[in-house]
Amino acid sequence: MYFIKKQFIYLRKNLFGSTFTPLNLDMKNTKPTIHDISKVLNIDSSTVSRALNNSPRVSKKTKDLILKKAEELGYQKNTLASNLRTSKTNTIGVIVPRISRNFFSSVISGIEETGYKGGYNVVIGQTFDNLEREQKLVSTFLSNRVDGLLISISMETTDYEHLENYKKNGGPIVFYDRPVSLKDCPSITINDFEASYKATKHLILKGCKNIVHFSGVQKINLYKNRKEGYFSALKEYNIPIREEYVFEAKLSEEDGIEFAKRILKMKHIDGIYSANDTAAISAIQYLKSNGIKIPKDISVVGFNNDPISAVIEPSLTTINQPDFEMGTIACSLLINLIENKNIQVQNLSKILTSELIVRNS
Amino acid sequence: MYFIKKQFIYLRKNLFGSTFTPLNLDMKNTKPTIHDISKVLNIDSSTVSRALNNSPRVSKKTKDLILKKAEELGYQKNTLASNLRTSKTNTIGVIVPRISRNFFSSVISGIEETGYKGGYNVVIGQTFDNLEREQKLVSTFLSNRVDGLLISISMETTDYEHLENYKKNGGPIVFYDRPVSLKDCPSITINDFEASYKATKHLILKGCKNIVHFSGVQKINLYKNRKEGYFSALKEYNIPIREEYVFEAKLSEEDGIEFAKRILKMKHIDGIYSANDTAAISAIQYLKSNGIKIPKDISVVGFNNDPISAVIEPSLTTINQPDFEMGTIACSLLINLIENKNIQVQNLSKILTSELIVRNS
DNA sequence: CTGTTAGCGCTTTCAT
DNA sequence: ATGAAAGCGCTAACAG
Repeated sequence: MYFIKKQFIYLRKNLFGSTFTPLNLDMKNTKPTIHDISKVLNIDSSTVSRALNNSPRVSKKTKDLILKKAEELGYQKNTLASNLRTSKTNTIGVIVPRISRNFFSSVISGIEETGYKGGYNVVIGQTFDNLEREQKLVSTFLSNRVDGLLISISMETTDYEHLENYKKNGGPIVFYDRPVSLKDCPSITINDFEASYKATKHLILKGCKNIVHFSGVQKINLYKNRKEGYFSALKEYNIPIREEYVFEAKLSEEDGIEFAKRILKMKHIDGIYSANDTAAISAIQYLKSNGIKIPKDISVVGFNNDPISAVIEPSLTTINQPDFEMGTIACSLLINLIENKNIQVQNLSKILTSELIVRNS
Repeated sequence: MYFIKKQFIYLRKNLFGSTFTPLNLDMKNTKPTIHDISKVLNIDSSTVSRALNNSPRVSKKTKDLILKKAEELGYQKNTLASNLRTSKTNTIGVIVPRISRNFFSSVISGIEETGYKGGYNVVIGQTFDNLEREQKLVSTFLSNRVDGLLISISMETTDYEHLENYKKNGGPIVFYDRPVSLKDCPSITINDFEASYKATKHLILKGCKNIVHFSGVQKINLYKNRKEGYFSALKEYNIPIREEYVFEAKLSEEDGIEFAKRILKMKHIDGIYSANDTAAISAIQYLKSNGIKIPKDISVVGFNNDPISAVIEPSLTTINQPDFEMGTIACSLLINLIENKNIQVQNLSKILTSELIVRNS
């Protein structure tokens, strides 16, 4: 019988002394373990483990004793071992095209904030919009057993096999900014209409009546939706829509200077809502170069909280932070999936700001 | 005798059937392990392990067999278990004030490139220049057993206990950009003098003879050193130093516009070397707003490869990338320390560009 | 409330 | 070239 044989051999080995040598002979690298604490205090290691995890099932007295000794020995939990045992890493993997783009670093900040609150570590990988790097990252995250994945896919990605594989063997996935229809994986994107509506409304409530809108090429949905949000707010407050107030930039930078000149001619303008950062920056820069202080004359609201705007013109305020919030929401969504709370997308409205859209497929 | 007793209990338990229930009862989450491969092929798991690690001590035939089966079962190594066993994670921890600052994201790219080449994963943590977050991160990295640390300390950090603790129980540390004198921990910083010298020389070799230098407050060493690098290049090429060519900005942005106006008056200027990005940006913006095309008249060289510069004025070129390179060098330094190759700082010149300085303390 | 035992999945001796 | 066994450090089920 297999077990008997095995055990007898085991027994003999131990009786006559093992001939095996331990893996780590060098003593220098020896970090204290729960067993060291256990030995010193003559308390079983399982109790030590419980104490260190603040289990209610160990007396206050021994808990204090153990904690004190742990501190004294400079004990630091070996997360690796713990993770292996529980098959949970409390880590979220984030895949991002590039961290240097402000939009993404804001999303990451949002993710980190929510992640840490929920007891998760956040690890980040950049794809530089390269499919191969993305596949490599997903594979690394899988074999490192991150509990879930937040991903904005690379521009090269058209095939989702690596993600389906992660979904099957790894854990839940939430897409952000660049939506993908993968079974049971929510996608979260910016609601351009709503965010625009809010920004415009903000200016209206500040008392602006003649609001110019910096837009872009209308073939791009993003600009179209933002324009409609702007219109919608105007309508709500019975402010007449004037098409000549919508400035459509093609070459954002050069057109920005043109925008500035136009504004200077339109004496009655009292507000700008920009949905085109590049154009806005060069317009404002032009105005400043010509000694025109914007805050005095015009209220400016931008779409993103891009620091370039802040560097160039502090008066350019942003009333919403859909990027940061996208991070927090994507992350809490993922945590819910990881912890099997099984939130239905319909029920998400509680944690959702209207500037964002969540879709499940 | 302890062992005997222990073993007999073990034996009995197994003879009469264990009453223990396995940890993971749910079958859904069952990823294939080496034991699964082992069982299917009737080859011992140790051999499977060897094969998967491409050990020379297993025959080509069985290796192929095992690799094929692994592929077939969709086997993915459990890095956690492997790391626990070998007590090596092949991971480098990077601590950075904030990833959104272009300088740091460039450094990170450099680190990642070198890290991946050397077989290391790179995990990043942001401190937002907050000491508490830094301590938390170091502690997380320690308990996650990253093999080494690359860190640009937070502005609040004056006490290094957490780092000394990591050094003692974790692994080597390399500081970048913000140097710290910690025993055996190299610091790598930009050599402002050399980088400036090179930038200026670049303009001289392009044929410029009247080069203006955008600088900042001379009390700050960074600007002083950069100015001296500029002087040094001029001297080498016997170009007279003219103090009136050094523009010192206090309020970088406003002074930038002033700079632009000064340049317009100095008709003979044919080059600008800027060591002050903010001033340069607003100067160039002013010139552009007034319809002056810079490339035609003046060669411009900047210190950093900041994308803001690129957005605003493509003709503003950067001849060196000390930031990216700082990442690659810091990382290769760290890997050498991790792998105990024990490089002496003196020998580093081979991998060092002159724009960087490595110090050991 | 505490101790005993097993085992997470892998690597690495040692023995054959 | 392969197999047997041990063990990395932790947690958890079970028994008292």
